[in-house]
Amino acid sequence: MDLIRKLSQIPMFDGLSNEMLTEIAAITTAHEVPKGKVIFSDGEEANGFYAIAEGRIKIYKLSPEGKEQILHVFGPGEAFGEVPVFSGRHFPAYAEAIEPSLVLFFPKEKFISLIKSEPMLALGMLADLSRRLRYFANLIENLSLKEVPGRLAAHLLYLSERQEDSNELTLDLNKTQLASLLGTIPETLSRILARMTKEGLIELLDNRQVRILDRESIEELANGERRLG
Amino acid sequence: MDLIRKLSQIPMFDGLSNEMLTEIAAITTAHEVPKGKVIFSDGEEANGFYAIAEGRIKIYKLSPEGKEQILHVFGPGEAFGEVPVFSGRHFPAYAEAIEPSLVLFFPKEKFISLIKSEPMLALGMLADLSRRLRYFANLIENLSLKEVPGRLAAHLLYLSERQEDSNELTLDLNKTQLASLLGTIPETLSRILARMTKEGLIELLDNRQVRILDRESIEELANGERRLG
DNA sequence: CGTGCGCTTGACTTTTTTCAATAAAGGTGG
DNA sequence: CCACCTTTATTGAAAAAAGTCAAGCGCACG
Repeated sequence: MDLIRKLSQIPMFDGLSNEMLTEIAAITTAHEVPKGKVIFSDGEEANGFYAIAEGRIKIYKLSPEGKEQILHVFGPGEAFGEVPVFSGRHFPAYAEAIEPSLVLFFPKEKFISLIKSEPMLALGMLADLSRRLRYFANLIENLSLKEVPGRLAAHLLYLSERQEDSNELTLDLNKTQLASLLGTIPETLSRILARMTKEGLIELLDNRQVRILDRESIEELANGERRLG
Repeated sequence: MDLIRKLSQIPMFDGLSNEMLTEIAAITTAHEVPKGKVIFSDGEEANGFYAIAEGRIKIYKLSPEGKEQILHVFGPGEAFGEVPVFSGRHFPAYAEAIEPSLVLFFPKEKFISLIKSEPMLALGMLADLSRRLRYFANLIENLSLKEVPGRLAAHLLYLSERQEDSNELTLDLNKTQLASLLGTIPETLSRILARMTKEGLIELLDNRQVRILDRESIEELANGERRLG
C-alpha cells in the first residue's frame, strides 16, 4: 500500500518490520494542507503528532506585537508536534505550511500503545527528539552568543554544505522568513547581505542565489573571530 | 540498597518495577563532584549520561570570547547529558557543578539494552526529552522575542510560583549566573533591577531576596504589554 | 493592468554592550 | 574573630548593534 511506502521513508521509522509499519499505517490518516494554513497553534490541545509526506512546514513562536521566531523548518520525512504526545497536553508553538503539503497524522494514545510493544519505535523517537534538542542548543547559542552577521554566516555555510557546487547556494526561504529564522527582521538582514557583498565575501546572483567568494572570511564571521567593517 | 532509593527518586524512572530499578542500579556508578568541576565539555565524546542525586549542575554554551549562555540548571532527581545517548556521539554543551554534587552515571550501551526490554523506561525518557524541548522553545522565545526586562520579569514570576510566600522570592543563582541564564551580562541585569526598583515594581532585600511589590506590572512586562520608563 | 507583497535603503531611536572605576561580599588563613 | 584577598555587584559614560519608521522599487499574481 502507498501509505506504508510513505511511512518507510520516515527516518524515525527506520528499522521497523513490515508488520509494524502496517500497524502504524492502520492508525495513520493523511491530510492535504494548502500553503499558508496553520496546522496547530501555540497552546492548543494536542491529540497526536504529524509527519510530512510532501511539502514544508515551519514551526514558530509569535510575540504579542506579531514578531515571529522560526524554530524549525521541516521537510519530507520529518515529524513535528511530538512534544505533547509525551509531556504536557498542549503544542509548544505554531505550525504552518509554507508550501502545499501532505501530512500524516498519528493519534497520541494509539501511538503510545505501539511504542509499548515495539522498543525500536521508541528508540527512533528518542533519536528524533535528541537531534532536535541538539539543534535547539545550537539555535540558542547562535541567538545569544552571536551577532546577526555571525548567524547569517553560519547559515550560509550550512546551506553550502548541502549543494552540488559548494560555492553557489540557493536560499531555502524568502528573506522575510530567513530573517525570522535568524532571529532578526528583514531590514537588518538586507543591510547585512549588502555589507557582506560590499566587502567581497559573497555575491548576490538571483534573489535566492548566493555565491560564496571568500569562504574563509565567512567561516571566521561564523566563529566570531572577525566582524564586518 | 541506598542506590535504589536514589534511583526511585528520579522522575524519569517513575513507574518502574523494583526488579527494573535493580537492573538499572547494576549498571550505575556514583561520583562526587566538587563545586566548579566541569563534568563534560561541548563536543566531547559521550559514553553515557548522568542524573543528580545531590547538588546542582549548570548546562551551558560558551562563545569564543568567553561569554556564557546557560541552557539549564538542573537539581536533584534530574538527568542530563542524554542527547548523545540517542543521537550523535558528542555532548552538545558544557556541564559544570555549581554546588558540591553527587551524580549517578549510566553507561550508554547498557542503558539502551535496558530500554529495549522495558517500554516504561523509554516512555519516561521520552517525557523527559519532551519537557526539555518545551523548555528550550520557551527559552528561544524569550531570547528572540523579549527584551531583557521582559525576560527578567518572566523569571521572577517563575521563581515566585515556587515559594511559600508568593511575593517574596529567593534568587536561585548569583547575579552573574542569572545574567547568563537570561542571555545578558551582569551590568545590564544590575541596571534593570535598579530600574524596576525605582519604578516600584520590586524591592531588593538581601542580595538574593526580592520582594514583589507590583505583580501586575511585572506580568505586563513579561508579556510585552509594557516597558520600563 | 493594477494591487499588493516582498525587498531595499535612509534617517533616527532604542536597547544593549563595552570599558573603566569603585564598592560590596564572601571565603581563608592567621 | 578579624584582616586580607579574590570574586561579585554596581554605576557612569561612550560605543555599537539592532530595531523602528518611512519611502520607494520591482516583481508576481490575480
